[in-house]
Amino acid sequence: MRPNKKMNTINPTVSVDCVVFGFDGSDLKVLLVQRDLRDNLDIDDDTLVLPGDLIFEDEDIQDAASRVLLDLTGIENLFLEQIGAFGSLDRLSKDKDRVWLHLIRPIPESRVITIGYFALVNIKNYTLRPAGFAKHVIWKNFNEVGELGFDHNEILSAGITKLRNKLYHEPVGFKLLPKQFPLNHLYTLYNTILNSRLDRRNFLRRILKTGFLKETNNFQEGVPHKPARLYTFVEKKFARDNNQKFKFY
Amino acid sequence: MRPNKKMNTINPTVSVDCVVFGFDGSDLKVLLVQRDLRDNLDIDDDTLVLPGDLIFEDEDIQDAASRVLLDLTGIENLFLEQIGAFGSLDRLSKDKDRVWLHLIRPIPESRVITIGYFALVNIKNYTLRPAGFAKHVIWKNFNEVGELGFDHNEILSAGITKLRNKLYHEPVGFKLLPKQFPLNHLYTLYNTILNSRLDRRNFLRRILKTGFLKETNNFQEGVPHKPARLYTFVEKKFARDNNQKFKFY
DNA sequence: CAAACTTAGTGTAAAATTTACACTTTGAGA
DNA sequence: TCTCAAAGTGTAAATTTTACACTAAGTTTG
Repeated sequence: MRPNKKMNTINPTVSVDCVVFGFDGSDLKVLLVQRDLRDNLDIDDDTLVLPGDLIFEDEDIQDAASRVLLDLTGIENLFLEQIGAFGSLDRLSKDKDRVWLHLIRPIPESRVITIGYFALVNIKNYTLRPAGFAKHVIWKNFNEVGELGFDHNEILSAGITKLRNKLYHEPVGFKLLPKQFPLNHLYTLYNTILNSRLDRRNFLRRILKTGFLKETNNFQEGVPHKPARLYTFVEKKFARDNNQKFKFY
Repeated sequence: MRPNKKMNTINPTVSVDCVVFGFDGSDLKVLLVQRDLRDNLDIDDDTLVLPGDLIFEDEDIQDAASRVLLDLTGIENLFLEQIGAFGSLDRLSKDKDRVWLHLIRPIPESRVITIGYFALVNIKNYTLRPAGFAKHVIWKNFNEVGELGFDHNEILSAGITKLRNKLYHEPVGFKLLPKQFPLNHLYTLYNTILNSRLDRRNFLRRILKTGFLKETNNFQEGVPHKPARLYTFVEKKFARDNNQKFKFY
């Protein structure tokens, strides 16, 4: 055991920032928080940023990412993977960002290295809950994300690249959908994320051939057309074949 | 510009560690340093670790990795990519590691997050030069690496995974070879790194089809058999086709 | 200088995968 | 019962991948 550890002391030099993707059936969404000090300080700053925070001295970095997301969404045990470390010297040096840091950080001029994390959630499972200075937590269309605070556009960009690569090799699309879903939702999801228009029949054949999908006896309800059969993802089968390479589109 | 920055002050909470791969014609090698305080302090510790160091407050993390490798090998401008951040709470807590840290670190019990970097070099281009407490800098056969200090086996393991993935998608094998090389050296390199025995003719056909290789009019010298034609890697062509997907084996 | 040795260098046919492509079925809603 | 919208389904051609073995050329040895 490490002696002298400082329980719950903030580490002012390392933070985490999370790129959380969701899918609403037609658009890819990113979880963002809007900085807002107007109520407290009449500071006019509505910059959007990725959810993130400094870590505690005695906190695993991935746990820190989990904590941030738990606060904002109530999600526990979500799918979370590291993107990488971002440590440019100028990453906190935009004027608006520095004003913000001076208002909320104990050591506002500290050089901070941030570790980016990547999460996929089923958007309908969670209710966003503003926490701390994050007055507004929103799902923003990925395509409509403008300039974010700090170096968060760079982190987001690394996140979307990771998502696209994973989609090819691993069965991760399912994490963005409900437990049971019609195949066309999966198809739309792939096309949306990849900016593509895959051949529908070939896609369905391939995705079924992977063996990770099991048909259920349930069908869509409330749709004004023929209801599609719902499928589920077979988690166990993936664990077993984990080291093989599959193609998902 | 950030005011109040502390030039050349060490940041005691963030370090870099480098996984440097080389290839000697038949084996994959990793650059390791041997801790040795026997001359100074009669401490018996010959543990091998990855080359690494704490970063400076005002130093970009990748620059820190470059600096460490420049010190050890004299290499500048080498191919360097981030592996990721490693931040387990117990990563510095092995007994021997703690003794070592107490002897060389200003704040030995500090919680340190390390950023892993990945490099590929042509082993013959450089002469290893011991620096600081790294009395012995060695190329170790990857297959013969035992238990390293700290969490360095974990970092190395992430490094080899990255190497194997890159080998598939990007023309990186060349970075481990001299400017001009016979195709069979490339073939051996792939087989060694991937622990495979690829079909030789199919491999050669494929690697040539990528268009990244150009034949020269030079041939091997001093070999006791028919000398093979030497090839070079066409760097420009890769830059141009960078966003396409290629298969390299 | 001839024979033996070692690696270089080369092609093809069968199998598997990928691609392109369009119509019928089904249930809901009017 | 008619219309609408998406569901569901097959095949043939093209391409890619795979499996497989002998001859050529230069070096060394006797």
